[in-house]
Amino acid sequence: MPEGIEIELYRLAAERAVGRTITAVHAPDDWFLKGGLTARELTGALLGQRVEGTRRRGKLLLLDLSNGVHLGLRFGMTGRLIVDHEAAIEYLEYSSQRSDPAWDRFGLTFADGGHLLIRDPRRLGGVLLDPDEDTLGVDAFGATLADLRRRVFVGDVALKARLLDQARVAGVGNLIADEVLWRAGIDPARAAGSLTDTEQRRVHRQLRAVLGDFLRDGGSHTGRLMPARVRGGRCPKDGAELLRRQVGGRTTYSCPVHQH
DNA sequence: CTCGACTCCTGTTAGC
DNA sequence: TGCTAACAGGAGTCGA
Repeated sequence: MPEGIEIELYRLAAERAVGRTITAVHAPDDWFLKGGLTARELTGALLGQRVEGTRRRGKLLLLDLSNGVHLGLRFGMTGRLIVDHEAAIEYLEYSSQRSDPAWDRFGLTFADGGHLLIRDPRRLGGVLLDPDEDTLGVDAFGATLADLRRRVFVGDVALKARLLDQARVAGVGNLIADEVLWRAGIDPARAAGSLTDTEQRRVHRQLRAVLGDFLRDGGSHTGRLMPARVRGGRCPKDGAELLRRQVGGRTTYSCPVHQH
């Protein structure tokens, strides 16, 4: 599903919108407009504006417009970004592999006839006007060990819940979290503040490694743990049957043998 | 402020 | 074959 990795790939695709002028806004689904936003208000803010640049913070994609408006796009777990009829990512874990125009929840048309649109079967994404970006923590791609020590490795809450907390570190989703802790050999249910210095370094190093690998390989579904994330799946490292449970409210797979 | 529980969304899939 | 219920997880809300 779209985690920080996928949103970064979406951002790269959205770069093609930079310099183009919005001539039509497609907002057929009020549910998809967040923060009390109406289709009329949104259209008024976007029409005639040029896209000046793209940014990403965690799982939030931002289009900066010529009138100073920041358009925020969220993709939930099933949202795709399509630019000029080309999907930024073809395969999306947990989403439908079909692509139905009926799932178009939001779209922009540019003066040259091109389009940018969100196709989201489950409607878990959304569109925001000038979102408060400060509710998101430091972006996972740039998070230093010091950042993690200050924001993640604290308290009695399960470490995985901390990693998924977007206000602390933004961009880590369920698959990234499981992969990082599996590689680092840390039990996801461990209290976030209980890690030794060495363990903290391992988690930070593996977070950077996982983000790099996933970006290179094209998505958060490309992890080494991923094929084993099924009931009865076995650890690719040592063959032990993986533990399946809820941690931080999310389905969590971990190895009872090498994750402590 | 913190934190767990709950809720929302709907296509897919497992099971009867 | 056709139906139902469970499942997936990002994000917001609520109450202790």
